[in-house]
Amino acid sequence: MSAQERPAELTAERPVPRPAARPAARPGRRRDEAKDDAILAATLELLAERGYDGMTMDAVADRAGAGKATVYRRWPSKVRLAADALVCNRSARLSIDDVPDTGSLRGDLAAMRRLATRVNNANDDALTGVWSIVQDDPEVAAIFREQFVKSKVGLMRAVLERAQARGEVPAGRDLEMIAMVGPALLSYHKLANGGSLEEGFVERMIDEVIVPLATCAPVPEPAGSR
Amino acid sequence: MSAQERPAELTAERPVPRPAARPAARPGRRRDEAKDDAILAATLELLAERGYDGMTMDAVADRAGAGKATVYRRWPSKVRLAADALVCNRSARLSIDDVPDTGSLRGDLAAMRRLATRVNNANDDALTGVWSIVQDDPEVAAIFREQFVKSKVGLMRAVLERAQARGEVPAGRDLEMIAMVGPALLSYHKLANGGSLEEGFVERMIDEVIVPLATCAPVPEPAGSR
Amino acid sequence: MSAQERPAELTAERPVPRPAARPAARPGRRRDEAKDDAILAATLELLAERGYDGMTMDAVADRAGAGKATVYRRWPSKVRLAADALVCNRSARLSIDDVPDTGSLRGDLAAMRRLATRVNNANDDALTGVWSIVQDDPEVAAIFREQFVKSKVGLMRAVLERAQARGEVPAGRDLEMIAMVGPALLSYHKLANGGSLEEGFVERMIDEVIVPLATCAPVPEPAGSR
Amino acid sequence: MSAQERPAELTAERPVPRPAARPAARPGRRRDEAKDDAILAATLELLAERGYDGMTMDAVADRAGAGKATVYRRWPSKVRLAADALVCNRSARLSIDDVPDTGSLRGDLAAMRRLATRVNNANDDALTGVWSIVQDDPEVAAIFREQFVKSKVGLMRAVLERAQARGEVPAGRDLEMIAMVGPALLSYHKLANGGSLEEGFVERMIDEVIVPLATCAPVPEPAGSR
DNA sequence: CTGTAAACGAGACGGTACGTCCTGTCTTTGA
DNA sequence: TCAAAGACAGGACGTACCGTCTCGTTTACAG
Repeated sequence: MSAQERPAELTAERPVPRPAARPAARPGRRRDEAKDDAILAATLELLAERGYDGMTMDAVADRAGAGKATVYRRWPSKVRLAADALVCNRSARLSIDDVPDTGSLRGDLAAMRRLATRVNNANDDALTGVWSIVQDDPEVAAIFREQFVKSKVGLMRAVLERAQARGEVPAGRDLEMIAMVGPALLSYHKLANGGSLEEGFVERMIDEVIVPLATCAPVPEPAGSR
Repeated sequence: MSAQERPAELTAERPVPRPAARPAARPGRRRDEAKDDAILAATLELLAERGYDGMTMDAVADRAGAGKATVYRRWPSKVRLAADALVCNRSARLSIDDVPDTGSLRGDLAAMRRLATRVNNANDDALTGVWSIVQDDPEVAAIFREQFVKSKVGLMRAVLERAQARGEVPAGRDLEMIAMVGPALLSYHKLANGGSLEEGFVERMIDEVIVPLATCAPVPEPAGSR
Repeated sequence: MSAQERPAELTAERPVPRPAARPAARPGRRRDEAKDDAILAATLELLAERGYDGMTMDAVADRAGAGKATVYRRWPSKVRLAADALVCNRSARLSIDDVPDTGSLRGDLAAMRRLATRVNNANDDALTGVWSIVQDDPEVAAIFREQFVKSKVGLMRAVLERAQARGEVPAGRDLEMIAMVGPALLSYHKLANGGSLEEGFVERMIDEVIVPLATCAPVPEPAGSR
Repeated sequence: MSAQERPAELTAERPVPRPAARPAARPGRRRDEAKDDAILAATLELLAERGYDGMTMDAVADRAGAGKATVYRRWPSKVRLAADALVCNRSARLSIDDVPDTGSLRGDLAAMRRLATRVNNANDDALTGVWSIVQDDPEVAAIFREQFVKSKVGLMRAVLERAQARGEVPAGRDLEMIAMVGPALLSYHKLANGGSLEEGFVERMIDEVIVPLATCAPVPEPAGSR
């Protein structure tokens, strides 16, 4: 029932968010699509102001100028609404085409870092606030993983592949693994730091970890390996 | 109010977990110390079965065969109880002395991995479920960081330093950063995988990321480097 | 607003139920008069099946094959609809001319009872269910009193007057009061009985109360009266 | 479950309202019996001020200084609460012993009328407001019939029996039926009058209906009866 | 025959009450 | 004095219904 009932954001890949809608006309009043946005906006605001627990469904409805029924007609539960609000809000997603080819891996990473900062910093933090709650719902959890993990890793991997094509990265490296290192370190650092990002951390990470790891020659396996 | 009221786990450094308690006799019934364990066990079970939201205080008390008041006499809130349950349960902590010196970084890491598996696998997973909630409480958050981040990174760093002393790791590497890579990748992988650890992932991580990163020669900085 | 909007039943005396309507033509689609009946029928059914609370406006519209707007275009509220449904349905009203002159009060009453049974039994019962709700609306309440109280008492009074003309009932009796006794007992009995009418109750009432009361000689007032 | 859970008023005959209660002691906080009264009082007030629909459960809890859970722990639904409030409030119930023996039926009735006015006038009116709603619940309906119908009829019957013993009322009269006439007329009159009682109505009823009916000689059955 | 106005079925809307559940506190009885 | 049991205030959740409004379609008069 739900895949069609709910707004499409959480259930489809973004590129085609609403699949051309109902081809045949249905009777009855149309849903006010503007309400979706109003509700999501209200949700996001309240999430930021008061946290997940303070984000009351009544408050959401109220601030969105909607009735609770309207909210529940579109999202089946508070968790799903919060999840959708966070996912949808990741306004732009970076793709490899957004990252300029600077001619070096190090340059590309620096460029990427600048783009990413502009795009989705605040959201990542808000996300942490609902992460554990969102995990209860397996479907939502999958979407979240897609949105917040795989997309980052994918972008990083594309950058690495470009560097490999350029000859910077030797063949035979486990790019999948290496692509995870950046995002992983970033989020682990935030974990260890109470959510804040230390000045200069990203640069240090790029210079001390990612670039060396990607560009150094493969170490020969020890003879009697394991 | 709390430092004395609550079991010591969350408020003191582990070495002296329960401060020998009151030696002199007080009037009245003694606290049943066994109840602490029953409550923590119940908490952990429910956390695993139903997640943080499903872990009701009533259910905890019920399963522990205790009254709610008993629970609240020992822990000041649900969050703290959940936090304590997770922290306390990390029965043993590894130190560098527990990791045998196999003569190679790769061997040490493999040994460490075997030890760690025995010790604290299940718990790390349960942790993910309460992470964000636990963050609300700054004191708890600090303990958690200590327990789940710094201790891992510290151990890893010690292993790296041993390898450096052995001559495997070149001087001048940012060991702090490199030590984070292992734990970060592990937890990020679990995040991306819904909590489960893919077969062979750790080995791949050791061979493709940590060992190369630690042992390869530093790459020369590009000429016009920032 | 309403007198013209709504079907005429509740606002006009029955004899001219729908005042020949607008002779001049207006543009636009005509109201489907058949829908009135469908809606009233649905209302009555649901009232009987589920009571006033269970009689949802959505359910009424649904069962009548109508939209809610259609219902609300014709009746301004749920109460009024329920009221109308009950009132309109009292298909025929008995008048003194319908009651054959059997030559005795007792015979006339028996005849009347047979007629009344045919006419409006089920409805009286449904009525009880909305009585108190209907009271909120003063206009509706007035109609209801007219329909369900005065009409019965009026008929009974006519029968009593015929008996008085016949010489059965002594002059000087308070016919107004006596005429109320029958209807009052009937409805009170239903109240006390959960809506059902005990077998033989009407006959007993006629023989033990109405006839004796109407025909006996007036009792002499006690000497030092009040 | 419910008979014991709820306060006893609606489920037991008043004389032994709470059946000696729990003989053995149970652990746990006792129910605050004062809350019962506070809640019932709040209910009654709100019922009077705003009617049944306006009597919100939240408002009741609020005014009673209680939580909604406390209300719902004691009454299973709004209807039951309203019902109980009305029934319990009939502070005193008249019995035949309260009606002085004036030596004549007419005098007894006048005395009874004075007593009844003092005791339960307002309540009868409030009752009308919930009657139809209360009817949905068969158990409550039965209690209401008991309280508001049978008790009145019973008292009236006792007065008639006393008059019969005195010789005022001939043997062989259908006292059950005659006892209903008074209450029936009264409530029917209120029905027809929008709830208000016309000045002098009761006296007229006593003199023109009840006394004549009870004291007149039985009319001979017509020969060829029906 | 075409335009326009109204009524139609469907169903979304704002609002609001209901009854359930959970947290953290308080009270009672027993050990 | 502490324990178990459980009642308490408060407040959020998700459901249901009322009366209104908006769609896109159908009907019927007007020109």
